[in-house]
Amino acid sequence: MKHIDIEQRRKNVLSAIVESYIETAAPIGSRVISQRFRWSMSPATIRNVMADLEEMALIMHPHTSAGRVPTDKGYRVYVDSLMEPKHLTKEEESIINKLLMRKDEDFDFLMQRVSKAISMITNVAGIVLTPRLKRSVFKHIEFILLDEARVLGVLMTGSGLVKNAMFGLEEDISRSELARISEFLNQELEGMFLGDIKDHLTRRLIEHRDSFYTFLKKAMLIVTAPNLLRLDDHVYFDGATTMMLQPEFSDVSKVRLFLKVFEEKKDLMDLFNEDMEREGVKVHIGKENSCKYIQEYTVITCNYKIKDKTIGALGAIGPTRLEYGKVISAVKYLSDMLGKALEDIG
Amino acid sequence: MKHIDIEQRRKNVLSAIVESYIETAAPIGSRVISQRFRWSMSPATIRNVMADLEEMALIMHPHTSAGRVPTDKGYRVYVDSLMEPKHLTKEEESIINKLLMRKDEDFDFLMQRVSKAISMITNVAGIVLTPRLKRSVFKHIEFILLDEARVLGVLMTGSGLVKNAMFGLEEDISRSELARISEFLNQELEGMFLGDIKDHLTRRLIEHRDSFYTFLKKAMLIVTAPNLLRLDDHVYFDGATTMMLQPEFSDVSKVRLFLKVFEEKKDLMDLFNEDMEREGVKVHIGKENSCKYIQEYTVITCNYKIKDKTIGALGAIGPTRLEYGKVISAVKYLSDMLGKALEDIG
DNA sequence: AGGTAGCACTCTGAGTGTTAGAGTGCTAAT
DNA sequence: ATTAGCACTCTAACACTCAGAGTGCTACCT
Repeated sequence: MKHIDIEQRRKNVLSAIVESYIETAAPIGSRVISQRFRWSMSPATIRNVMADLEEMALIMHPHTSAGRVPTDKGYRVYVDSLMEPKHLTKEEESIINKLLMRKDEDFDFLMQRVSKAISMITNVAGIVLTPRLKRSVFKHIEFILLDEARVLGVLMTGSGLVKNAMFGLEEDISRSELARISEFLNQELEGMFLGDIKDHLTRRLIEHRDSFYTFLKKAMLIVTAPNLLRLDDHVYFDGATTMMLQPEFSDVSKVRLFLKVFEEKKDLMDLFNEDMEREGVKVHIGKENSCKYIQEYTVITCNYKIKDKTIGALGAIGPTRLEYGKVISAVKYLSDMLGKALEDIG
Repeated sequence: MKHIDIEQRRKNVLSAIVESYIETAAPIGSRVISQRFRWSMSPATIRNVMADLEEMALIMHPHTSAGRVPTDKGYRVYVDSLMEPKHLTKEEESIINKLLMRKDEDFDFLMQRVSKAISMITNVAGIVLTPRLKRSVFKHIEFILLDEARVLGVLMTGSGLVKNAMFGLEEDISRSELARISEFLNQELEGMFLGDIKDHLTRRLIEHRDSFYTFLKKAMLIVTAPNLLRLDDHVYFDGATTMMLQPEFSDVSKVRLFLKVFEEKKDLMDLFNEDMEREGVKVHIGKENSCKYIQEYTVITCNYKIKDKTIGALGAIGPTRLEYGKVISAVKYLSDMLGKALEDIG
């Protein structure tokens, strides 16, 4: 005792409160914390420290005679400067590896398995956004003439995503002309970002005022008319049931509200898309979220990359009372692995 | 009064009980029913009839002083012989038509919109199974050579479903050979059920022992190796949130149990697949379901067809206390419309 | 002066008792 | 055959009590 750094003690106590609360989901009293420190500080001392922490708005009282609960701000401090990352166990890593390393299946399945992996490891809901089309690299395009005026377009990106769209044409077109167009596009657009294609072709169109113009025009019409280039991000999602076992969902209205988040995926997608701009793991705790449906939850996101280029994001969502160390590690590891898996496909 | 057919009266009372209960979700007392019949029978009379119905296990008592609630058997009698179908309103039909008649979008979206339509009209969860691949008709196949040994296969069915799969090849293959193979397959398999393709090719293989054999063998290898022909039915699902507003979900454990049904989609898919064999709308009430998770719910399914051939199924699931007339009409109407929409695509 | 024991105080949640009301089943009267 | 009347049962809501958990404060200790 005597003259222990008071700042340090506050940190220790806050950590203890956060961790206990994450574990037990019940308000923490001074006795419990004192015991946690093997009675090196008496409950009364702890109470003094707690009063300070409450002053600082890091913890709060549900009511007079209850223990303390971390506030969002308390979690924030914990995450930013107190917590130490909790590495995944060998078994957990091998579960993930096993799930991701089956190359024979298609893209859709891969995404599903990743979201399942997140929820299995963390016990909260896992979320994976498909790679954003805009940021995907053009790999191959092909047009298949079904009958006189119906064409099936197939577009493949560098990340292995295959997108197809059917569309009708104003005027008939011959099989050979279609073939010439796709051959041209495949050469012309090689390695380009999908988001840049339209502009690129427009520019080319201006350059050429000769006989090539008609051909180019037709090619452009075909590649832009169908919604091949439309970005329709898809959200993969798993683990709602497991998460519902958490005590925070003992109230039905909470459950309903939470389900709404997933029915209206937009807010969540916006959040993920914003986060994609920044590197690494991002943590949004409770009220820090702008979308009010999510303000009782924490969202953890991470971008994933192919060849150092961010193309998508994945993450987890759960009650603010979640195992930050573990979820952060899991999300980080899985975004690395997903990137690698997609590189292999491409 | 005097000498009204007692059978008929029982039916009337049962109908009234079922309909009242569906409306209010609360046990129905004799007063309420008496009132419903404009006091043409006194509560006491109703009580006698009720006692009979209870004897027959068509209704039950939660406890001595509560009103009556229909049993599964009661619902069954109601659905089979008492209920009159409730037609969709013009507005409802036009909502559906609007949702389905946008041809420009892809298959995936169509399925999503149908499941959304079901849940919107009925207020219970809507479910749509993709057309079963086995029963789909071969329309077109195309192989795209990505690099030395990687090929992207694209298969299109008569119902507009496009399936793609990437796969590697043992030995290198030239672009022209690949083209010859797809050309051959497109001629050979035109209009055939996907489920029959493998057998058909095997039979052909036996016929030809000449130079054609090697080519055929290669074609077969290519078309069967990737999982283009693998049937992986997908379930589209919508409306969980809306349904959770029903009072039967005021208990959290009910919610959790129900969510489990959708996480483990298999049981539900089995049910739908079985039902697909039979024509028209099928109703499974409560304990009639073999899967115990569903035994507090009613599942209503209907097959949908292209050119008189059943290719898939859709339906709804909700508490046994659901608006049978309306849901049955909606499911029927939507299966007709989905069939038509798919025909248009094909 | 920081740490701690002691104590009065507060608030919750579980348990109990009471009561109004809804609904039944039976019986006797019509 | 129907129904009015009545005794009976069960629930859901409310009030009340009380033990226990936890606090904040103060006085005492080192």
